[in-house]
Amino acid sequence: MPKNVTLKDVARRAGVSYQTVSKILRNQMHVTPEVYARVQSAVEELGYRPNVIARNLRTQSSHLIGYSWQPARQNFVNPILEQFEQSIVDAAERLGYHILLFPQRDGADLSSTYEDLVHTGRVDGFILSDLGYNDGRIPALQRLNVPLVAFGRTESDHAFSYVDVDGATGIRQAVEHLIQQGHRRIAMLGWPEESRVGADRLEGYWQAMEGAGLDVDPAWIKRGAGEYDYGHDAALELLRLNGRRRPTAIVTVFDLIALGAVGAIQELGYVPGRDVAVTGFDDMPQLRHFHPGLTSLRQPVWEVGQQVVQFLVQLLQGNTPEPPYSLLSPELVIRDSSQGYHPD
Amino acid sequence: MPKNVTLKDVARRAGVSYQTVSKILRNQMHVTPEVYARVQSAVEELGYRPNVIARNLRTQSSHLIGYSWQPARQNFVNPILEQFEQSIVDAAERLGYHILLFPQRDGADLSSTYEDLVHTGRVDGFILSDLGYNDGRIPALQRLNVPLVAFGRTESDHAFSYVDVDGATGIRQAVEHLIQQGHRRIAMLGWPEESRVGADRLEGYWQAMEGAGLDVDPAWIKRGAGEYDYGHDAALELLRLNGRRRPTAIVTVFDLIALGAVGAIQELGYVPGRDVAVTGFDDMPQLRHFHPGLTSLRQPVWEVGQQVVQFLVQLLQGNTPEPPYSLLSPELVIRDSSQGYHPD
DNA sequence: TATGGTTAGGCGAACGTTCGCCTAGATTTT
DNA sequence: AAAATCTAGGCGAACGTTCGCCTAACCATA
Repeated sequence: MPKNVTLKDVARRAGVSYQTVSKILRNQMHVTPEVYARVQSAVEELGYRPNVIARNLRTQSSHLIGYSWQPARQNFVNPILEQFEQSIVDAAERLGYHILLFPQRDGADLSSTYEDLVHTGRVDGFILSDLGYNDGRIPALQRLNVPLVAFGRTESDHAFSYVDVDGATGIRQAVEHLIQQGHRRIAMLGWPEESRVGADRLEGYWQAMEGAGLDVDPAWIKRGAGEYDYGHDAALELLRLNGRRRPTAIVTVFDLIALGAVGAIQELGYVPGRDVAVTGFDDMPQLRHFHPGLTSLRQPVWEVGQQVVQFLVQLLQGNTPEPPYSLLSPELVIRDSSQGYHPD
Repeated sequence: MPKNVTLKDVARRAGVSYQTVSKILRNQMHVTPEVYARVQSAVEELGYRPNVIARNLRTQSSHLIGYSWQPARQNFVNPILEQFEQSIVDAAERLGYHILLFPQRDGADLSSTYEDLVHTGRVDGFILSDLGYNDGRIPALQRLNVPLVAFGRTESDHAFSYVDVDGATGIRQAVEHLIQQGHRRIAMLGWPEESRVGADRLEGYWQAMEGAGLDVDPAWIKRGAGEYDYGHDAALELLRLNGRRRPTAIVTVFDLIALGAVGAIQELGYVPGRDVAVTGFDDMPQLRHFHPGLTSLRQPVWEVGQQVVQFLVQLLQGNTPEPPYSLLSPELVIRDSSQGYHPD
């Protein structure tokens, strides 16, 4: 293996001291054009690359960002993990950082693992995603005084920097779209009371309904945990309401819940979209193979990743971004499940 | 922020030289029990953690492994990325390494990006997955003399260390299972000629059919590219064969192809499993919500990750694993799509 | 001419380890 | 009793940077 080229090698060939080379390469020093050219060509000819480990030792930073996510449960695929990872890697590289993988293991002692990573100088800061209810990672990291930025918010009152998708705006878009399609009786399948994401999205439903001056029958609002089965069962109940209480459209907080609702609609002999409209949330890529196409809200995952990294790098450089958080709007993707409404 | 505790701090408190502390902590030196205890308690009391950057500078290694994967196409989710990442992180941490994320971007100049990562001392070696046809990453890294281990093989004759799933064995299991269910006319939806994974899997089909002494009608073997649509159209052709040429079971090389076949079967008014059996490959987690349950071959992703890391760490330590590759068998997961056959 | 400011570049030190050789005393061997 | 061996631990050097201060030469000003 060819011995690594160092600053000293470059300096010797260019006829200056190696510290001078260092400064020239980092634009920290004015030199005569002639010396500048000598150094540049020495760099080229020798193929010099700064050794990042030495640089990091000197500057006391690793230029590494830890990415910690909560692994998906069994039988479930995180639809956006890959794109999010690509986005943060992309943004980080542009700013001179790299991403270190660090899945959160169940049962691992939070403080001690993070403490290890930070105190050994492995990483400079953390990106967290998939925050759980009162996620323990936040206080653990804050106690260690480690810069962090999260994708998502949490219920607790710990103040931290985050980027999140505005669920209220998303659901509002969906409901407004349904109203425009002619729907008036619109139901909502939400998440349990204690979920702040759920509360957020429900808020959007109210905004849209009130904004359009539509009455809301309390029976139209369901809250529950689960995926396909919850959506299926809740939709069955809704569709069995009599006469003018029966909703003609169902807004849901998650694609798989919407899928359950579509299943229920079909079981009862209705046609999704034409008879009862359904919308989901997340626009899971793997659902695009299925019929009918599901109207859904696509999260701007790439954009979230970019902003998360920008926030974190600012924190690492000692600046506090102002404001320290960002809310992005999801994009409504309209497909068959919410189109072609024909009131009978 | 509390100044980091260094070897010197520990040494001062324990009353020995800092180099001695270093050696004691790495079990490189015999000392009297008394000194040993003094050092240990000094470490405890001060909360000393070795600074990995300094260590890496001295030992000229980063203890970082780059993981490069080929991002999934639009509208598609890599079903095993997350689990694979978890596995390699787990294995790496146990061996004192961490994983640096490094998605392969289309159009990026291969050599120069990798060269950068290696020459700057960022990473010690690479794990590659999702090898493409004659994947350019392999020669690029080999030219730079960088240790690498791949998840998967490739067509080329570059010799490198890999861990792969034995597709032939997998398909053989599937075909044998179908034979046991009473099927005799079994078709195979494969991949195009030039795919080595496809050739491998087709081989397993032949093995099983010949092993059972069954004749194979050439019309039963299809090769094509694509997912749902390919499976759907090919299955339609198969099911339109007359009389005793019509297969009663269809083996496929990919879950989504199998899904297309199931769709075709249902369109023609048959019941999957009872009338025509179908098997997939990959056991994609996201398909577990759908009916009928798809019989498929599950890749031992966790085990692959563990072995890949073990191979790479051996290479990094200068040992060549013997043999330098490993083939693991997938596990047949039997569900409704291949059960309940009733010949009419 | 002396004074002061600017400019180009040199140089010592430090970041926190690990490595290899050295030494003083204790113990064993001849 | 002298020589050889062992043992516990010390110590200088190096890994490849960056940082801050220093200096010599040049130029302009009073």
